[in-house]
Amino acid sequence: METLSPSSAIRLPFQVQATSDCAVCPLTRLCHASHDADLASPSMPRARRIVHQGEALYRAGDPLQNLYWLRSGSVKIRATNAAGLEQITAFPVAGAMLGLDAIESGTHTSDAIALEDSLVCILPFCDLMGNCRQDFIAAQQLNRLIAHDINEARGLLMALGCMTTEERVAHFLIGISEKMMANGYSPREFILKMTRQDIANHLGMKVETVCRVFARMQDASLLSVRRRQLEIRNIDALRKICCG
Amino acid sequence: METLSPSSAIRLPFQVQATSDCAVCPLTRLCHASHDADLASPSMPRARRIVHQGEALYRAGDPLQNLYWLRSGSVKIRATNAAGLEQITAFPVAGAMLGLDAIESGTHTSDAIALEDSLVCILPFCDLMGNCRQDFIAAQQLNRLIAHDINEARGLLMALGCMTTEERVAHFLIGISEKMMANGYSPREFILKMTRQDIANHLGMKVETVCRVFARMQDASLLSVRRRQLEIRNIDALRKICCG
DNA sequence: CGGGACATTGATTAAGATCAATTTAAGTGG
DNA sequence: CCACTTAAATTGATCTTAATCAATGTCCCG
Repeated sequence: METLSPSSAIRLPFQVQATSDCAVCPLTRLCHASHDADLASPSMPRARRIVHQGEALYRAGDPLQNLYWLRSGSVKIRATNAAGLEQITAFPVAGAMLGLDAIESGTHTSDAIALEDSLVCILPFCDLMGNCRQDFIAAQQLNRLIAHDINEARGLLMALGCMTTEERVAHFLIGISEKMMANGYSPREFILKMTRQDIANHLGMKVETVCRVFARMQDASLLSVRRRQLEIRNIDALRKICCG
Repeated sequence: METLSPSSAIRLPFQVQATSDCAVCPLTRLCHASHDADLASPSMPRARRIVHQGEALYRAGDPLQNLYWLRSGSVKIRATNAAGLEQITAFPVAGAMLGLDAIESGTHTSDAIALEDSLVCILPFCDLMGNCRQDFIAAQQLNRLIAHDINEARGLLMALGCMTTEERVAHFLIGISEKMMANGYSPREFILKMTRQDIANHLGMKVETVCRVFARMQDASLLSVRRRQLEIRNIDALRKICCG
């Protein structure tokens, strides 16, 4: 189990530095009641919640009550369609905003399930909208956060539509590596918090294929993988695989 | 070439009726300067633009100047990644809002190319933000429009990640059929405005495979396809293929 | 220390890609 | 208007990739 202390180098998707301190948090306009005259000394810090491994932060069909800002840990976002097909659309880590897909209809359209004990800031949606009403900067920030998810989804779309399994795995690992780096962890060595099955589903392939691609990459000295422990040995080669 | 007269049954993604008349257009809060005292008699109607077949409405890398509300015709949205891979992420038709992916960074991240001569309402982004600043309802509407695109992308993600080629094609045709219906056209008979190559790219398969799946479906009396002209003969069977 | 979920590896099959050859239709310029 | 050109679509034969089926190994946790 991980410690729950937020990293000191969490980033917003759009590259604004964050910290664990509400007073200097870049989401403060969204998060805190902005009708306070003085934004520099905001009202009560928001509630947080620990989500234990395997627990759902929200589920498809739940009404939109809160958005969640993921402060530490990691999560899988799983969309289910009418036919019961499941697709893991993302593996957010610290710094990600969760629940934005519910804004269209007011109902969550996916499950968010903790891959490890994780910590989120709870942003009650009505408060947040209240802030956006008062504070145009906050409203713009929210717009950008939502639009960010469009581009995330499109990135994966590109992988599933155009790449071989090997390229997809490389792309996936580069993505994790960059998120680790953005959070101040080693981009070369990390623990995969998700199962092979989760990776396979996310990348539109089968468990066995994920294993085999890992094995081949290990043989080629691109990486060293043992169970969930992964070390990237040749990140340039990995990049080359997924980016031409 | 198609006529450019907007359909009388255009819908917003989130199911609000639209018409060709600005005075009763459901986007009027977003579109027209809302600092007018009286919303019922808005200021000048917005400029429109005809985009000819093959022309780009915007291209990846263009700065975000305008959003566009597609009034008639159809478009392909093509995302290109660093490696030069191309993925057609959507085929919007009348009623769709175009350009929302640019909101994250202020730069378009995809090309929007007309599949036929098409008509758009031009929504200058700064005016639109101005309206959102003044009019909270407009701001919420914009949020929902952006969030809509997330869910669209996830739908395709599900198809590419979990479905066979046959299921993907069925899913694709059902989607077109529903959009045709929403716009007041026949859901059973329509003209495919895009090439087989475009369909193939969109669905993560090859041209030949698209042809073969069409041929098989025709043999099974699910549809009748000749070049771009398509008739769905058994929509229930098609639905069953893509939805379990 | 034993049970169960997760991961790995091998053998075989099948879906879809690739390669190759026509066919069809839509423009275009004389 | 018609011959010519070219892009798009179709069909067949073969090959490759990844799925499937099956067995075994490994680790985590009670």
